[in-house]
Amino acid sequence: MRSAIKSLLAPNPAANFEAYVSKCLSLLKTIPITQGTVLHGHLIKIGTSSERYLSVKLLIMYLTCRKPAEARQVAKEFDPFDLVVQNCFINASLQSGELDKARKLFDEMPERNEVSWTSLISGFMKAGRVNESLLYFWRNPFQNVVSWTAVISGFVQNGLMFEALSMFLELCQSEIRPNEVTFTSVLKACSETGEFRLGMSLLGLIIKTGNEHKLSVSNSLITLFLRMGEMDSSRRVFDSMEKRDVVSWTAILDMYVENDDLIEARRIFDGMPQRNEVSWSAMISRYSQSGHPEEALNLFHKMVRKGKFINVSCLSSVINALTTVKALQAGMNIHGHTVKIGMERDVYISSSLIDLYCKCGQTSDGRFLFNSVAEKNVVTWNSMIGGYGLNGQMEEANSLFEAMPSPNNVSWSALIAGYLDDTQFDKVFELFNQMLLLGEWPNKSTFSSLLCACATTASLEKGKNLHGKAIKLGIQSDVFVGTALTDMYAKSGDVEGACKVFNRMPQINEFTWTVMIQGLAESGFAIEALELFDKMDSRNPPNELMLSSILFACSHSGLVSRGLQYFRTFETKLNGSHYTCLVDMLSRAGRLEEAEELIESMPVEPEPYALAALLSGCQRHKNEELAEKTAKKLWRAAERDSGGYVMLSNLYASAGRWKDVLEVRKLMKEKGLKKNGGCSWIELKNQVHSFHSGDGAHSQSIEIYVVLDLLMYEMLPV
DNA sequence: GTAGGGTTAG
Repeated sequence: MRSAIKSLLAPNPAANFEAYVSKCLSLLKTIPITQGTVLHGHLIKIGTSSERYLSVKLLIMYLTCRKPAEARQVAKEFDPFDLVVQNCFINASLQSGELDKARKLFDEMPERNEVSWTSLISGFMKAGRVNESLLYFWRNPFQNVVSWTAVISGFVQNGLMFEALSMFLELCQSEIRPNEVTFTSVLKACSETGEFRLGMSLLGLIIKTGNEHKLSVSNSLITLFLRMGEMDSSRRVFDSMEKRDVVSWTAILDMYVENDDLIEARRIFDGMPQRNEVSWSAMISRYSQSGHPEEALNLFHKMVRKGKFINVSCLSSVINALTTVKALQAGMNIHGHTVKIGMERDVYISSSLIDLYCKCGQTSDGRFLFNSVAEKNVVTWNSMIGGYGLNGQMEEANSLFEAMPSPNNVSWSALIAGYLDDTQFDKVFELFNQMLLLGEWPNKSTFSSLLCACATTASLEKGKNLHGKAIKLGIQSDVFVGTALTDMYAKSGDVEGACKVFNRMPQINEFTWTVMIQGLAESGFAIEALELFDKMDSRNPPNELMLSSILFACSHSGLVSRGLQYFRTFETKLNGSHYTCLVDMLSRAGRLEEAEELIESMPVEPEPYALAALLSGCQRHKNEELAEKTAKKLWRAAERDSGGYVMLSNLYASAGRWKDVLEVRKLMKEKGLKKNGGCSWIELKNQVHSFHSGDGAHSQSIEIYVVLDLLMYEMLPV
């Protein structure tokens, strides 16, 4: 870039004046303002600046870089009513979001050409003011492909796919012929709405009008086929292209990402003949979204080292990757950088930063940034609401939600997920009902939260109801929803229902396996759980929960040798609770010495539960000597881990040693330890009423006790 | 006037 400028700053323009001017023109679009000013000075010196095209370009440059004084200086050289210049000013106002100023300029023009009209139409569309844009469109005396395309693409940009498509149909009925730009927009509308059949019939029209080999059309077709799942067709379009640009390469890169083949995607990326910042951001974001934050960060470092231009997309992906690895300090450095380059208030950047702070537990820092963002969008709000939810600050989350101008289903889901995390299940159901009443559509996330609430509260009826709703919405076969459904049925005691859902799922992941194995194991279907575990794809290495489940299954069904076999296979992966399961298994089987040995030799600190399991084994198999020894250990463990006291107290209670129970309780009270209170609940008229032991009584507890007394009275024998 | 990349909820 620098050398290009230098060559233009030679004392005399090149012999070929035309070529010199066109070089200046192409460069003026891309060079930074400082160098543009230098070039401008030089052009004045050598007397070339009054060349009309150059002046227009210089004007545009100053306008887009918000240098109004310089822009006016250049504009002076023109006739004040020059249409091109006036259009430039309108465009500049539109770009900087001053729509009303643009409209005023437009209204004051003595005459207008098609560019003036189209600028206004597309400017209002870009700003999301669709209706005003349409007003200009219908009044436009110069209706042509460009203005039609401006409206169609405007609809697409505003997510109004149906309107875009019907506008296109109307265009086809007029005598105006769509061109490649029109097709590109409509193809995008088809890809985004899943209107694949329409896309295919468009293909016929595209071929008939001879647009199939246009670069932008081919690029859109690659994406359309990709969304249709027609990878081969995507590849065929790409292979048959005469010319490919960065967009084509980046689009085909996505094909491999979609196939979950990041290795091949990376190979394409490395072999791309040309890469721009979009290709880099694409690869970085893909790594970040597919759960490979380290790779994303590596690539980012490489990009920085290469001195590539870092744009907003790239930064937001990087912040997202840093959030995944909880790298708060590095994220703060990036934050500092964005402040320096003035991008801090960009919605993408600020939303990701808010998310970063919240996910690292710094909600107040997140809130500080949130407050400083002037133009928040729905994502900014949702990040903050979700952030409060993650940190259990439900009051803040709720008040922010209430203050929100127009919550969408993500906002609702975020709030619901927060209450779920905070185990306020009645709030979860209440919000869901409110959401439905307000006509907001629940989505996959909403369903997974709701189903999780059902699973935890064992609300089978509610869960079945949700299952029906999910089928109606056509999302029952989604992995997340299916997994949540399986879990709900299993945890509500309907193992058969869980199996039915599980067997019908078109694709399953690690979590699906986990909930199904766990469901079987905890419902007493030990053999089935183990069978399923053995059947599992070896590409899914067992996670901690699965191992817990199978050890639990072995322990509760007396499958000791099988349990020990698993123990030996996965010994390196076991944690404290797995060892507790094993100790429990051996103790139940009466193999007390082995259990004790295991406690002595385990590589992790034994949980109090492990000692308690051994102790209860001793009681069952009448080994008082070992019991006494273990009880002493449990007392010592209790000093470190309050859970031990609870175990002790329960054990004494089950042995009827009430004096010892009191002793332990007293000790707990002295140390300020509190046992988690019990809780029970019932469902009435779609509302969950929960009852807690100790404090936190039900709001209608007085009435409830009155009715209870009456019932007791009725039940008294006459 | 157009195509490829970005932020939030599970």
